Amino acid sequence: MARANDEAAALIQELADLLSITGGDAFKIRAYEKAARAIAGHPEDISTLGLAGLKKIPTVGEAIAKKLADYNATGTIRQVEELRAQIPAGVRALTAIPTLGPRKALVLYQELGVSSVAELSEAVERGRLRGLKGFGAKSEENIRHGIELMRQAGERVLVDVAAELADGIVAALRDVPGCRKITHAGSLRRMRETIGDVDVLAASDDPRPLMEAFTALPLVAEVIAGGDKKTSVRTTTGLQVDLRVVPPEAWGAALQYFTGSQAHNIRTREIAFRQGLKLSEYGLFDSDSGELVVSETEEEVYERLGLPWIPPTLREDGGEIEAAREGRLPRLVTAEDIRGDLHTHTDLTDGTAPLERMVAAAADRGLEYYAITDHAPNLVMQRMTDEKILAQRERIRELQKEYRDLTILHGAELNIDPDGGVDWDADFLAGFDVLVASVHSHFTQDRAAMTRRFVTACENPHVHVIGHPTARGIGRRAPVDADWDEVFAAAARTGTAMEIDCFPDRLDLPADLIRRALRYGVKFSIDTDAHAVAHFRNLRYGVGTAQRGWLTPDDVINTWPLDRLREFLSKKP
DNA sequence: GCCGTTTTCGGCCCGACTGTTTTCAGTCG
Repeated sequence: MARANDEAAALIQELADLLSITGGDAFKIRAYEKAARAIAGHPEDISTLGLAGLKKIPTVGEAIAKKLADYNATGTIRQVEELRAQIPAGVRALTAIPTLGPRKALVLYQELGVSSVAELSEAVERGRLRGLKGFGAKSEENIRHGIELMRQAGERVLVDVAAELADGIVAALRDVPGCRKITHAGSLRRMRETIGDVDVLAASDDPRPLMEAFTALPLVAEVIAGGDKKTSVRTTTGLQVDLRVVPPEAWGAALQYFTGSQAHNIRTREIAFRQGLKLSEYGLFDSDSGELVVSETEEEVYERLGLPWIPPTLREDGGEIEAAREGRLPRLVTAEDIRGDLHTHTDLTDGTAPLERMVAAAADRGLEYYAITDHAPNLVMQRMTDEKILAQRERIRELQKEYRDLTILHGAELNIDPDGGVDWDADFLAGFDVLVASVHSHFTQDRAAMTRRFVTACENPHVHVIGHPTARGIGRRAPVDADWDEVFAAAARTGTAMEIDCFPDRLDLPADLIRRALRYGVKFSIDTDAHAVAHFRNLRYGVGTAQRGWLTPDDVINTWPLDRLREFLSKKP
């Protein structure tokens, strides 16, 4: 289901990871990592490419092209299989724990025989790490905390993993005979940031062909339960997928029911009950006579309950029922409203595609404006210089001549230092069209210091957007600690937008903080933070998060026409 | 393993931070 590019990139990345555990040449490892990113971000489907085409992917040379050809032919890469035989998969999984890298993972495996996160957890609790060279009390605590962080994400997957799986299943079953309608429901339809299991709903008078086609899909590892109304499977990646088939006339009620949330459904059923009605996945019924009232569309169900249709992203019993009753549901921002992207990278820093390709892809997306915001010099590893960024500005001005409907903005992603300062002096900063400022270091400052840091950044007249504000990595790194009320007040006061970073493992700001910021009158920017052309498709997750934060197009500066945006950018005190 | 206006070899992502050391290895962005 996943794109061949993603699967192949994952294999090359795995090759890099396994080599770093076995102690391979660091430059070779880095070459694999670079190539993995380039492959994932490559616009062409690699399964359609021959050796020559594969070598045209930047950072892919003779050797990696051959490995990709190997993947195209066999679905795997021989060298990866060989290394897997040496290093259990669980050892590689250990490196997902913060502060645990490949070297320490290898020590744990060789000295203690630890080859899974569960085994490591047990070893920690039994004090088996004590005395192990390189592991002290602090390491033990870090590992314990890191495992806890992973457990919080639990067995859930990031929204993009679930979305791509669901899209693939829907596409594979859509044309099965008798299938009238099919879509995903559940927490994925509500665009939760992580998904526990995938719900797919189909309408058909004859469920059998659908169920048979479903269990025959190549991604199915195990059929947990198989019936006429519901079939549950576990995929090869361990995720549970439920397919429910309902009669076409019950579509609306079923979609409403299986979309949830449970809390939202409890509220809607209560409303039905008070009106002498009964709401179930089969329809809205008269309590006394048992007669069907409505069931065909969600709109009818809500309407009969005296409510307008409520967008799935609001269905959390977070005030949407009251808002619906009082006619103050927001007109939520959609992907179609987005006119521009204010945070993107090129291969001048850590992006994988050159400026020209990113801009061309932005034009293909139909964007009206597009900002290039490569990393600034204080993120030392990116090796940015004044000369390089000014040369980029020249190239952008040249390139602009080739585009009539797309305005290319020149920006940068600044680093907010521990005191709230940023790269470059005011004169230099004034030369940019738009500036995003982000926290990339010193994540563990205490709340007071972190709050001051953000407030100072907001007060900088050249900073327009605070990038991925909490700096969290879902299941990977805790958000920074700040007094967000104070930060949002400062953002509103200074006309600084808060970013909603679309990366599925960031989704930052998170929805709850978006809603909190909204109360202060903060404006937002929904940015892909694209490091490759393929990252543009993450927009849907950022938009979903913005919807969960109740945002309208007016709240989001990159839905605005360019002149209004420019006014916002220039009006900082 | 990749790459090239420094081109077929010799560079390549550098520096800070953390924790465990007692002079540094591992991790991270």
